[in-house]
Amino acid sequence: MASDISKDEALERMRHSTAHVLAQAVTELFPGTKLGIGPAIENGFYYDFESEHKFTPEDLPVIEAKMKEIVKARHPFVRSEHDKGEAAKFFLDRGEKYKVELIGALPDEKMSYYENGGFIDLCRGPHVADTGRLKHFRLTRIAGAYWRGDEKRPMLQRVYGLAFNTKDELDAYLKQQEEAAKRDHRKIGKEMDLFSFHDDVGAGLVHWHPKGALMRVLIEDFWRSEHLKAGYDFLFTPHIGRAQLWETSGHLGFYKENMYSPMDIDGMDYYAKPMNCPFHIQVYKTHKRSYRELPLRWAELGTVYRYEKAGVLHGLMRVRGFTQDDAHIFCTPEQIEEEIVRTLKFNLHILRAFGFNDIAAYLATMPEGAVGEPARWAQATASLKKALEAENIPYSVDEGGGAFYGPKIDLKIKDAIAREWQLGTIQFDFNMSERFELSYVGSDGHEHRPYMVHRALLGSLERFYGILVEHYAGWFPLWLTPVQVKVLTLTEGQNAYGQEIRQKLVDAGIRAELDDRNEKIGLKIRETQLKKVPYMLILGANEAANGTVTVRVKSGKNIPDLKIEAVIAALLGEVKSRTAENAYS
RNA sequence: GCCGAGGUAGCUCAGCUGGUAGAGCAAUCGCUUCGUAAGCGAUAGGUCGUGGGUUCGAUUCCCAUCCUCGGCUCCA
Repeated sequence: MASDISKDEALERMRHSTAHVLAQAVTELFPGTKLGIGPAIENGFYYDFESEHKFTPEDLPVIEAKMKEIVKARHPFVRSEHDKGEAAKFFLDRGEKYKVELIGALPDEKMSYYENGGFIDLCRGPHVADTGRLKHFRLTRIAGAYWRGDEKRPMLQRVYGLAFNTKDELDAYLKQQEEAAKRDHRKIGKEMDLFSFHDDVGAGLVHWHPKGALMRVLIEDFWRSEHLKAGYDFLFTPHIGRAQLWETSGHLGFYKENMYSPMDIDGMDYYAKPMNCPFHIQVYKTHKRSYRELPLRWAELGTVYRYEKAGVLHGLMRVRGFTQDDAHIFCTPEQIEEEIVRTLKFNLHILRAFGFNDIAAYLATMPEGAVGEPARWAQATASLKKALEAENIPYSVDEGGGAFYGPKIDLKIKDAIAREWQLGTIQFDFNMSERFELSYVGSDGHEHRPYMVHRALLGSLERFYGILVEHYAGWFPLWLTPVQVKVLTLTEGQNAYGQEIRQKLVDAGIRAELDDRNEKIGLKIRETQLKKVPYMLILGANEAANGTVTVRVKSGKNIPDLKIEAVIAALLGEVKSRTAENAYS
């Protein structure tokens, strides 16, 4: 292989060539199939088809077998160039209307084809020398996909595949997928009895069970106490508001698709809130504000309702009713820089407290058709950039990618298996402040428009919780875990001692349960382990006689002859440190 | 919303082309008193997601609808 191309390019080339082989196999197996596009993607490739045949998962092994034949035949990839008109006619004659459309859209005068084993595709290339070089691939699934990603265009059938340079890499990827499946918060949520959804209630509406709710309370308690320390005040605001409010805010103009139909109250329309901002603004406007009281930092765990298309709902990650850890900051232009730095610092502090240390950011700047003065955009954007640099957070800039109402930074974290999740967001809002005509009186005695910053640190509690479950695979840090200690008695002879031990733990503020059933210790351990309780205290005749406990940790290791007071001290230390490291491990 | 696959006991699932359902685990009740991931037995539990239709008869076929899953589009 040529040595002047990078590894990444070679990998992409290989994947793209594999996509061609897929298309060759499909067109041979299902004559009449029309081709869409077939690019290389992360971890593999796909090809879009239009076919009379409805592809099913059973087809995949058949197609894959055909692909292997093609690989074995070592067809060379042969490039040729053609005039645009000629190319259009060529593909038109073959009925390849999608290719014809692509040709029309391409700026080049010359079109290139790649031919392998009689299969010809419009393609810029490059490709590997011959099909024999393609080895470690696997077809994974079939999905519908809009032609050119446009929901108004026809839906094609997409076949996805994986492709890697080596078998080890393919296996490693499959293993990673398996690991991800094991961590799926929907699965763990059921196993650990944390939350549920119900047909009778509706899609995307979460029910937190006792253990999940306890964890949410712990998260909220921490969140609140940190906010007090960080100089925030709290608000509580209603869940519904009159149409007039949403007219003023503009949501009925630009956000209506995401809002639920109004309910009629005394002949007036009320809408469930999709956002908290208009309510916070009402509080701001209850009296004339002076520069002396700014900045105002108002936080609320605000539950909002947004219509999400049925097909996009996904466990806790994408729901229809959720609670944002919202806050709005109102400040003067002089304060903005410091406020942004503070907010970013605070956000990082909170994320790290939950064990997310791999953090990066996206900075999105002014788009076309933005509202608000360019000078304000410039200042706001500069303050965001400055804060990111001050905190040394790696970030990429999405030029023109901001919302029409203001620039923003989105923070994304990497979880334990290196998947990225977007959590916090810090965004300016020039729209609301204009529409509601916010003002404060400056030291000059004149009215000025404050900067309004909207921020969420965790995003939504539901989504954050789902990510937390997957990050820790259910083995939460001790301060968050719903049951910290399970006391297991060996026989009923130790039940009184078990009660005593459990009571001591509970009195010390440790969440402990006692399993004093007449069951074998093996069963009790198994059940406790499956519920992902980090510490078990095993009490048999020996422990009872000596007044000690045996600690069993998840690895299966036992630490015998411990005094309960020493265990309590160690666990309280672990809780206090908020670490994910276990005191006994 | 669109394409595709599903919804059967609390959970995980089986049930070929129509003759009203089964397993394992869990639950309950006994027996067992036991040292590190499932002790033994018995019992109970389902209008087969929901509503229509076809049929002598529907979990099975048709239609509608709700919900779930994998994608597309969109997003906290």
